[in-house]
Amino acid sequence: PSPQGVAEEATRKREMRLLKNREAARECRRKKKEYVKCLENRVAVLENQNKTLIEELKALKDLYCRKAD
Amino acid sequence: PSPQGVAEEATRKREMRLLKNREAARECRRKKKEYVKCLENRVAVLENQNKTLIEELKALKDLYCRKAD
Amino acid sequence: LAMAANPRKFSEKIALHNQKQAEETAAFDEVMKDLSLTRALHFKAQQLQLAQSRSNFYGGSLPNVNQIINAPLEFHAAFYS
Amino acid sequence: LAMAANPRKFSEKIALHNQKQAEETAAFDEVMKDLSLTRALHFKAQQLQLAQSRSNFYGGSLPNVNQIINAPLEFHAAFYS
DNA sequence: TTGGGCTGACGTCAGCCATT
DNA sequence: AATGGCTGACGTCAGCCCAA
Repeated sequence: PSPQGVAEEATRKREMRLLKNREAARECRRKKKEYVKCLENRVAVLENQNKTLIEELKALKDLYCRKAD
Repeated sequence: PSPQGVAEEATRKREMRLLKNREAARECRRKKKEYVKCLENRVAVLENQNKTLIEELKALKDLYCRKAD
Repeated sequence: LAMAANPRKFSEKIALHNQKQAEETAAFDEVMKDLSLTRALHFKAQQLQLAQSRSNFYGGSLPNVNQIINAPLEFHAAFYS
Repeated sequence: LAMAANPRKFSEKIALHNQKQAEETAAFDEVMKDLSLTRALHFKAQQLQLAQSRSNFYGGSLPNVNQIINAPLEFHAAFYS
């Protein structure tokens, strides 16, 4: 193998690695963004459930206290 | 103003902008990381609260049903 | 273990959170589902209390709609039922 | 409005989440705090039920300890009070 | 053990927007 | 209108970690 071909091969190898890592970085950022949105949505859902459960507990408590009379 | 001084001034201006944006990017990434950890911790807290509230609701419901007898 | 609690890949994190959310939502729905009976009794109590509370406005001006649309859902159900 | 619901700066997002979490935790603690009274009644009911249930074993063999240590905490409190 | 897939962190460019 | 502060998105380097 001539030294010229070896150098070109190494260059192509590097470019291929950079290209792959480029696309991988894009997909990784996309997944991370989706994960953050998933977290925010989960927080909102848990917030509503928490609020509903607290109100339900208050109502049930009042109902129980009135039954004690 | 000589053309030499103008070119140097433009170069310094650019380097200053790059330096400022460099530090700003570091702080921004730090804040984003802290925000994500804040979200994850908030999810965990809400998860425990919801679990406790659900168990409490179940217990109160059973207690109320037994009082009806 | 079968699954780590803190995976490295974002896909696994998303899948894990979706799974937990599904379980919690199921438990939440089941608890709130059996509460319809209690809700009925609570409705009756609130309806009586509201009727007694609003009896003072009978024969007066119309109720404020802008306040009603911002009120909790129980009040809407009490009106449209 | 005084504050946007979805700010751009991460600091404001963190502050907003901390504020909401503080409010929710306060409401949660207040609801769970007033439930100690209900818990006490629950304890009495369970205690009576347990006493009535175990009255059949009086004069018989000893209770199974291996079952007791795996039972909920309410049962332990009923024993060590 | 090691190559390759994902991710953390960096610097740079472009763009939004509150402040001036 | 114009400026500067933050952030979104990109490409690159370094490193971890698991399946070959």
